[in-house]
Amino acid sequence: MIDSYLVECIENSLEQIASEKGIEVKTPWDITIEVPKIEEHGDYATNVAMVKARVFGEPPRKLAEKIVGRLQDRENLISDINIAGPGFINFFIKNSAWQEVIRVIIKKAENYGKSNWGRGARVQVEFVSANPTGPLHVGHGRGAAVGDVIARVLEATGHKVSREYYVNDAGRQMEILGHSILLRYLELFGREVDFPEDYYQGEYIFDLAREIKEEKGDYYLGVEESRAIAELSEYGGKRILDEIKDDLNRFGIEYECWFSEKSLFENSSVSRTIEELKGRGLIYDKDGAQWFKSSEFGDEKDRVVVRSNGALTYFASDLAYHKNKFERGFEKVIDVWGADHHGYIDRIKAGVKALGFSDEALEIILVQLVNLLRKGEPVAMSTRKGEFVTLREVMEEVGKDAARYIFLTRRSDSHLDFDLELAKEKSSDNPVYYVQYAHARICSLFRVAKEENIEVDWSRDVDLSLLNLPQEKRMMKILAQFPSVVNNSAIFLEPHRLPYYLNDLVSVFHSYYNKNRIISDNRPLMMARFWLARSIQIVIKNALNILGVSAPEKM
RNA sequence: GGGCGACUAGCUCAGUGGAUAGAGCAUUGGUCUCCGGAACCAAAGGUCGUGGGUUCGAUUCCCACGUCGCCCUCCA
Repeated sequence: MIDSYLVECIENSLEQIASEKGIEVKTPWDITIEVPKIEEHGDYATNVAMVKARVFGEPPRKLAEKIVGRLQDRENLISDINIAGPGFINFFIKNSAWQEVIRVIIKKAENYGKSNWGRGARVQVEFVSANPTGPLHVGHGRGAAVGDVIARVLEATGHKVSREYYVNDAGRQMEILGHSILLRYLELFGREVDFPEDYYQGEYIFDLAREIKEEKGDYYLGVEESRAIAELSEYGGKRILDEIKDDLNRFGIEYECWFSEKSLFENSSVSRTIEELKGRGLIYDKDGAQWFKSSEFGDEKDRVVVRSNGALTYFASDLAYHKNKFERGFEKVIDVWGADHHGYIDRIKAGVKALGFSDEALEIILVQLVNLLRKGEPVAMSTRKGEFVTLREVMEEVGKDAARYIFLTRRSDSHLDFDLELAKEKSSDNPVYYVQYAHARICSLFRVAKEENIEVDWSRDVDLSLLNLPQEKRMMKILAQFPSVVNNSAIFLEPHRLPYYLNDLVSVFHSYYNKNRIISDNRPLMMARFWLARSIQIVIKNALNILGVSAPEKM
């Protein structure tokens, strides 16, 4: 709000100077306004004079003086401007401008922080997309939290978002699933089986086998193996997918679309995609296989799409899938992948480009591994042996809110240590409670006010100029930043900015609340502080809402 | 061997082409007559991996090196 106003003022000054000197103006100006770390450097500062010094042929400080001299503060928000150091322009904002922020927040309420930056652009976010061959584990949980919050942040900034789960219900993994279930089934009938090490070892396979035995009896003993595998694979895949859907639901995620990989084969999208590439002369034969010339589009080497045994590769269906995504009219397609797939980025971007779409419209977010700890000790996990901690177990142990929040407190592309004991702790060790507690405290404050029959009427204006403590001003400044934090979080697709922001806001609040009484006999001051508290409550709630974390009134 | 990424306080991590590099945990010592102690205050802790380069200015950008991780299948 205030920062964008300042940018406008500076732009006007620059244009004026440019026309005076007869210099051609190159727009956009890309003016950066920042909040200085040190208070003496003002509420906002800019380095334009240093950056533009060369363009204007003036020493930085001289240019700064010219900019300041021509600056028109139409809304009368600036109390002082000075030029410092090598040419920084420091702006001091009137207290009345900060206080206005509180009025805006209370008026906008749940809409404060939202914007129409996206102008309704259709965006797809595809995430988790784990094979339906086993339950979701913690790593998937992180991808789920990141993907969902990217979607939420885009929704908050005016995009029309569609969440999608790509179901790998075709291919060899599903066959192995079916075969794994069959082998366990046979065991239940006392047959000696040789269970391969790379098959699914998990306990859930036994459960599925038992389930089938109960339902179908010895039916599969008399069925041809390939048919049994096909049927069991379909049955098992469906059951596991139901569990996955249920887990994600409990985690607070609703998908608009569950996209079946198999459907791409059934309607021959995959073969048609290959035909299309062939028509463009981008497919060739080598060693009996068919290769896509991805190296012509920035990939390090060409890739096989049809193997020499005639089978289509996973990459082939992925090409068809991405073609399908863009044909559905999304302006932006975001894929959230595990970081171990990073080597795959160039090849899929090459495919998208080769199929005639902009690879810049495809954004790939990598999510790093999660190290699960308990009291600092690593929790042993082995997918191969089927020993892993599931997302459901984590949710049951620490709760949805703590799990989501912890997943989001790091950049998604950096490793994350997730300590189960810490996540359960109800203290400042645990960042979720710290934030939620602030919200609950404010709710409690208003409950007490009500008990004491203090009436607060949000429609009647109060004298906010009474909020003149340094911490009060600091909180107002932080509150004013919220819309740009949300915006930046959307621009850079970085959800972790929100937890960091919340922590900043809430720590000042806790400190302030510890020191200062809000309910008092000084009615005008009490009212002003109620308004401040109310706006903090709103911002915490709005931010937590974007994170998909609840804002409890009592804890 | 090649590619990608990371390297910031004891630990886990934020951050930025700018003016004195931050947070949480851990450590040490404090705060409660009172709106929720799931809180607060203070101390201490750093050559931003190493060496070059680019510039008015580099922890941030570029190059080399070191260490670690991931990927290098006609697997998905």
